[in-house]
Amino acid sequence: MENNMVEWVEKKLIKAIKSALKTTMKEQDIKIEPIPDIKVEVPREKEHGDYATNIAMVTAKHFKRSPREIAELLIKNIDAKLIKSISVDGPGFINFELNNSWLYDTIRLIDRLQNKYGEINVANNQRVLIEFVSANPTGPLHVGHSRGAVVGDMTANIMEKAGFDVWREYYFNDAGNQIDILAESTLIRYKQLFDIDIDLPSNAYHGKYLIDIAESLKDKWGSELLEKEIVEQIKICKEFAFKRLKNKIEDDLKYFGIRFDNWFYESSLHNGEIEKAIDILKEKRYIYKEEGALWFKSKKFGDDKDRVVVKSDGSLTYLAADIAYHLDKLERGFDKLINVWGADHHGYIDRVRASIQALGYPADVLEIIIVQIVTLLRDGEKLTMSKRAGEFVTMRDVIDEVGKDAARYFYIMRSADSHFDFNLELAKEQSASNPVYYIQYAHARIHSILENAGDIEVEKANLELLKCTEELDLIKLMAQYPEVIKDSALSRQPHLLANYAYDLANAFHVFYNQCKVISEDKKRSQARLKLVLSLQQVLQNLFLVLGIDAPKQM
RNA sequence: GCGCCUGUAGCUCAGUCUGGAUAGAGCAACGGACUUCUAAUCCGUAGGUCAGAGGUUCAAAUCCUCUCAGGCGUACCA
Repeated sequence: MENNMVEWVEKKLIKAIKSALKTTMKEQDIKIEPIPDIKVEVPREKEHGDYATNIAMVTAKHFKRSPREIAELLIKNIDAKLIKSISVDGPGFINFELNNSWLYDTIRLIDRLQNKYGEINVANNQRVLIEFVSANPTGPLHVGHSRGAVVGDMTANIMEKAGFDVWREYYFNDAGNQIDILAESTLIRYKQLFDIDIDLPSNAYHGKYLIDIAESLKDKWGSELLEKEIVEQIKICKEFAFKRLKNKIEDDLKYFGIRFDNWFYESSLHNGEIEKAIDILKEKRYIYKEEGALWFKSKKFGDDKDRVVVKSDGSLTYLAADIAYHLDKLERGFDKLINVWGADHHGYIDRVRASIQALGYPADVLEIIIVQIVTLLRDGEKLTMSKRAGEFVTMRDVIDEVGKDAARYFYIMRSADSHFDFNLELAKEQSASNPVYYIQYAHARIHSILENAGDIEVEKANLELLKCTEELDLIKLMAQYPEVIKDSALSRQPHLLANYAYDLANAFHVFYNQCKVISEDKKRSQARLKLVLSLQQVLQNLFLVLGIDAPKQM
């Protein structure tokens, strides 16, 4: 069953071109081996038709003739029902103009698939684990985590639509040194509430949120905690603070429209899993001892240098746990592991990939999406985002300030590769002209049209009446939706979908200004209403993937 | 030093993976369009050495090499 009209059309075109090429080769008594890949593309300029191919230019050398001559020979042999006209232009492009029937079929397709329109299968249900955010539970999520959160969430959404079997996971580092510092910091804050004179050490967490947590601790325990053994104090503080922060992180993500299938705890690896992973590496002779520490031979797999997994004092490095974690992921049977990391972790890629190879898996099962640093600007000044310094803007603050939809769109509209200045004033001031409102406004306008439509019978619509440029351009874009899902999913670039959403809304606004939907002309009203209904469906499908609301009025 | 990311209009960025025809949006500027299904919209004008230099190609913002500039990273930290 067809679910992607653009793909269908392109296949037909390519087939027609290929057969023309073969015929022409026979006529000219020339053999080209292998037959070059035939590509068709939508030309930038409208005058160049709906599609163009460069095949004449690519094969000119073999034919020993000018591209334009080849093109003229080829078009005599091209034949397909969907082609309305063919012409040769420029240095040797063959341009095609298509009949509109495939566009009307697109509307019928959307009508048939409804909320399934845009669901394709380019992945054969490959199982993918996407790990993202994974911030340390030592403080609330700050603005720097937001981008990775949205990128991860959107990538997961898009890959699901493209036919991947996606599993979303958050990894909590609840076993390392930082958690101990968190416990100590909490205890000091707690003691300070009893006027005990201690200062936070410089490496402690200085954020205000720990005072709040200490207050809660006091509400629960009173001064009782002070009576206990120090080991016990630390343990209680650790559990209490961790639980509070973990819940806070989960709440904030939920508030941002981001869900996870699993919250994975590093501590669960400390029951022998890490030793198991290291043992496997030992057996394969990728571990050696030097200066009292155990080293992993990551250099053998392309890393800059070997890495310590067990320190000379016997404690484990972060990498040791991470190796075990990735082994655990692989043993759960995923075909692909995708990690979304901040740019400050990119130096870590080689060693983790090395460990995956050392464990016997191909290097490319692991894919890392690096999101570049976000700089937060307030009053034109950069805000530092160190948790320990305690001065940072939380993710929650930003969402409350600019709104969930705007924040999500803002973080996704640019490629993850590009550096990103988040100017709070700008985001607030321009909220009315923020692209997300532009897109949502399209949906609200459609709703308004439908309210005014009364009892117009859409089912009798004659789609052939849709033939002005604005209508056809809009449908062409609607037809692109499954294709955009495909490109976006396969290239792991969610921002493509955000750009598409903008283009689609733009095409609608142009149409809206040019074409009155409900008019005296009853037949035309039916057809346009049908078009608008289809667009509403596409927008709703799209908004669901973007994670933004589809407002009925604004 | 080495590695990764970036450099495109006054500003913020698409386009680079997969090379195509006259390099596009938004914001800012200027000029138009509401007796109309929402003007949170639309139309027009102006704005460019695609950081620079070589190379590959019929064709380069896009691929290769070098240079310059900014960011990030280069732990027995997490």
